[in-house]
Amino acid sequence: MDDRLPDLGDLEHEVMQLVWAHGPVTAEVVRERLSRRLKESTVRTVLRRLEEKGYANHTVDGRTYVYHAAEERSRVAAKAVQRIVDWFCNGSMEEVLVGMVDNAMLDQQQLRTLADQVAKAKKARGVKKE
Amino acid sequence: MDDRLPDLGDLEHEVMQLVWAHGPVTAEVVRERLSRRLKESTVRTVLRRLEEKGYANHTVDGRTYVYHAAEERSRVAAKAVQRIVDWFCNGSMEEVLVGMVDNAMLDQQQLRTLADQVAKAKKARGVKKE
DNA sequence: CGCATATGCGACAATCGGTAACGTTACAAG
DNA sequence: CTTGTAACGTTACCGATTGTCGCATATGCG
Repeated sequence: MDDRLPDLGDLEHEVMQLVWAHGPVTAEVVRERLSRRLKESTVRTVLRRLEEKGYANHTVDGRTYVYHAAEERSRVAAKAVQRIVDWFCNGSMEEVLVGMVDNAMLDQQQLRTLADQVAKAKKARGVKKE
Repeated sequence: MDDRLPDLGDLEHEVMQLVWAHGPVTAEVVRERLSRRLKESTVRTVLRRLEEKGYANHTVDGRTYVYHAAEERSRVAAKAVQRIVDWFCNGSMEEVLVGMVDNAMLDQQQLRTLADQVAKAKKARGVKKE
């Protein structure tokens, strides 16, 4: 339920961003969209590792693999944040937020606005959590 | 100003926690408090790497090095969170928080409470932040 | 039924983190 | 001044991770 996804390297990260951004994709598509020009096999290896790490899944279409994100980006980000909070502040989200405010990464006004947006988002998609 | 601190390994992390928890410390003290029993040289190497990475500083007392945390724990945590947010959600803290709420890592009520605590904390330590 | 092509596998170099043996330096006692 | 000793830094080794491929292999399609 709360499996810790392994960290990602820079390339792996870039690939995942593509997967998240452009729905299900093939190795070909990923390769084309990547910033650096890599060999097909390189891209496939990365995709495979991404799958091993639990970030992606794949289905088969003919003889082509189509990759899908295993989890929503926001969910992964949330888990990562949770991990940071546990690691450094013993789970105290409060301490972290205070730290962010102290460093002007976030201001109190923004925090409140976020609370509202979150509330709205929750309502918008219905409170029917599975 | 916003230097990205490198990631920490498990041991490095444990050592930093000690530095943060028990004020300035010597390699000896760290060694004693560590969970695993390591050689002096091992501890010193870790401390030195921590300094190279920008997590700690040291002053000299006689012939002994005394290590200090270079930045507050909450500040480091905050930066780490900021990094996650930038990496995954293109800087949208909102998206991340929504993700946390969606995953029941945080609920809307908590968010609002946090906003209040943060406001209080800010006032408590004076708004004299530059 | 072949052939083109998408896949997976194995590899190699570079970097990182854990762990430590060992050489170096400085201070204090003889 | 010489030397024992404590505290330090240097260098090293090993295993895991990641970027990058070459190449053998499997399999739809015409």
